[in-house]
Amino acid sequence: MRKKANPKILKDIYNRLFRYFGPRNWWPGETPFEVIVGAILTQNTAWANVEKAIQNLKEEGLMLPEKLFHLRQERLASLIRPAGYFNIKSQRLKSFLAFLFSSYQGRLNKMFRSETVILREELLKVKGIGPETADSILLYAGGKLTFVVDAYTRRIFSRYGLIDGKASYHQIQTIFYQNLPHQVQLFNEYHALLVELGKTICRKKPNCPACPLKTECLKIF
DNA sequence: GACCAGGCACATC
DNA sequence: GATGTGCATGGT
Repeated sequence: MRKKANPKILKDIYNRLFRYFGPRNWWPGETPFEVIVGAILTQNTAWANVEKAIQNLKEEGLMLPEKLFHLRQERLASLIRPAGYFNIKSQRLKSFLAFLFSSYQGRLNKMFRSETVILREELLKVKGIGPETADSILLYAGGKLTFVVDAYTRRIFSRYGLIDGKASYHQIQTIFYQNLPHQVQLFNEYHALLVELGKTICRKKPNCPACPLKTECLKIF
């Protein structure tokens, strides 16, 4: 059973978050490729740990598709060690690179020229890229129109009673598509703001005193 | 020392 | 389709 979301509520939440936190200027990353690497490394991992891994790659001058494509996986794994799951994530980076080089000659410009829906399907076929990572790549590295749903989004909106806690990724995404203007910049900022809110107050279990519906959040909402 | 973090694939029922 | 498990580091 899906609850009906009110378009004004979604936009209102956005406005409040924006007023409180200001523009987030997402994604943190100097190049589209760095954004993609970050999107894979941050899977179920605190960003602070990802930063160390990214720093390691940059210091070695390896933050380029061509470089990582030719780097041995064992070496890659040891460099991204601080980000956790380093064996799995080095495989995932490698599988993305294999896709990038086999389908687009290693060129992100070329990849992002693909139509969004098609490219999303292609990315989802890459082992290690699921819906959130695919959407992060599309939106933040490619500037494509797509909404990123993550653990924070689910937590925050289910506490608001706007979604069922068990709603699927696609169901949650649909609510945003149906109730917000389809603007890349809005989708970009909205997700970033939700992460900011989540980091601030949503660490705790549901129904904790810091829940957005109770005391702590009232400073924001 | 326990618990958690901006997921995903895979096994099993 | 739903649920459980492995993957691993570093901060609180």
